[in-house]
Amino acid sequence: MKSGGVAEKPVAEKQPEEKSTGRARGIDRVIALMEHLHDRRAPTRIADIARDTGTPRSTMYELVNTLVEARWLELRDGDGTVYFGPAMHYYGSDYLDSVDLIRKARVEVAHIAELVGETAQFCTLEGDKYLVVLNEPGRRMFRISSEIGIKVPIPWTASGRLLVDHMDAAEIRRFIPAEDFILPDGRHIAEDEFLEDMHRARTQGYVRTTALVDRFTTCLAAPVRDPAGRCIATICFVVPADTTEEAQQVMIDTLKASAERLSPGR
Amino acid sequence: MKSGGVAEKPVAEKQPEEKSTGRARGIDRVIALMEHLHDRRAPTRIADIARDTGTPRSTMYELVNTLVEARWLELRDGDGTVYFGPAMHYYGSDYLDSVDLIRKARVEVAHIAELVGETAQFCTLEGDKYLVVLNEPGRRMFRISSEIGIKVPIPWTASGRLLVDHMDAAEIRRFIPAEDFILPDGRHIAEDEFLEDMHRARTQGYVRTTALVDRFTTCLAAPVRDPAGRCIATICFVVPADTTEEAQQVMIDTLKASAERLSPGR
DNA sequence: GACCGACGTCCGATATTTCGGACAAACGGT
DNA sequence: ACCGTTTGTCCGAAATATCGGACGTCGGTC
Repeated sequence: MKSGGVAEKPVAEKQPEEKSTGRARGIDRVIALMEHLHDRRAPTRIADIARDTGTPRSTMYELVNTLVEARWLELRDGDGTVYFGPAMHYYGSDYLDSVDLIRKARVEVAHIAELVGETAQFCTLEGDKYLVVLNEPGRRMFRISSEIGIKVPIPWTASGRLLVDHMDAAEIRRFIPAEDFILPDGRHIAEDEFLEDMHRARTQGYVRTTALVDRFTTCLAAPVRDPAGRCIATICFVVPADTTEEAQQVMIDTLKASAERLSPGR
Repeated sequence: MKSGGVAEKPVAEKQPEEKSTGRARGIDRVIALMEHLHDRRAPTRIADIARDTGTPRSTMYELVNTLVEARWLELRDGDGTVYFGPAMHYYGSDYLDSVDLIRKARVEVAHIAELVGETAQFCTLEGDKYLVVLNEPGRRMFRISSEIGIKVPIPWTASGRLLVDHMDAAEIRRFIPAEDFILPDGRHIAEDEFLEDMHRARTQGYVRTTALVDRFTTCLAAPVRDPAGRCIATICFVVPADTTEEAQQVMIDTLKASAERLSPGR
């Protein structure tokens, strides 16, 4: 039991004003289920999903069976865990192919990742967060964590400094939540420092950050801009911080060329 | 007793005149909706989806609104069409990352596609059909059609001849529906011809087919085998039929090397 | 300007899906 | 072998999500 009284997060809090009888539509439960799997990023036991999403056990079993049949989910390991199934891949591929910029970006990201052998990514904003849309691992075998679909505070990233560079200081203060300027290790990013990075980036045409979210990692990013000059996405490399300056310069040139090719109506 | 007790799918799921009441669960409607979009491969108007899936219009509007909010779907073009949304990509990426063989195959496919500049694919069986799991377009700009997630009769493909090469003639006759031996243009593939291809492939370690489903296309495929020697997947190139023999030999060697690397416990 | 079809919303009724709880089988620790 | 826990299935009851149909808008056509 939780007699120990440790913070055992019970369930996702609902809006207080929500008049919840506990009963919900199947589709809403399924959405919660999928979001939960995406957050956990690991095959999960059905009973755990039920508990963590606040879904009755019998309902969850029923839904999971339906979804497994549709191949939205897959039973894993022979034990009772489930995770995403192949249908999600098919639908996701359809999505990627249907968005012009992303389709082009796939080619670029794959190309430059192969070319220089380092992890390349294509990123955008979603709401007030930074988001990795495409990730190509590169030859280096460490840090395979695909962060696709995970939202990250804008100030934690190199690309973030480009993605908001059409805003002035006041707009940025309004746009980015204050707590997002605190790094995972507790350090605080000064706002004027952030703005300075941003302006330098605008003139140089790229951003470099080192040891931001990870002490030994450098990020290099170049902006994809719409005809009005607004940064709508970025393409970037994630490399070890001790990468030589010459190598980094090559990567920066590579990024700039790719970003230029991706910029619509250039 | 539980083990293996999954999806005991009754082969005939839809009684032609089932017509229970016409009422269905939201989740079943949603599954039909997504499958329909995947089949159509294009943004579709809500009313059309409703008609084509046999869903009441008001229900479809209700569900689409829910799904758009969850970013499973996206409104397109400003007109009333919807298509898959970014959430599907995130979930699909999670799936790809979670399957060891597929994760490795992504690297191989991307690598060889970049290397030789032609479209490379990674394929498996799903039920009694052939299926493209990964597709990397290559430099050639024609034929962008990603066929990811579309099922194709086994005899229509080069890879198909590898994927069933552990069966004997009788098993194959039982496994592959007779109508699948008829090509899209009406031609009929003789069964002994198919078996011959298959056996030759087993000794040669690859398959080449030309002008099967498409008059001007050649497919080259190599088998990924499990420790027992059974073909569990294939990796292949799709190239113009007039590609020189020398170039094709290079590709075959490339495929064999990749397939070997992918074969578990080799 | 009147007509027509398509689009999207709204609303009440009821067929049905969700839910709670009971149950049996498997598991695992002592 | 015993017992507590976890897993998966089943069932009846009732809360409610689905459905049909009506309604207001919008655009295009004659």
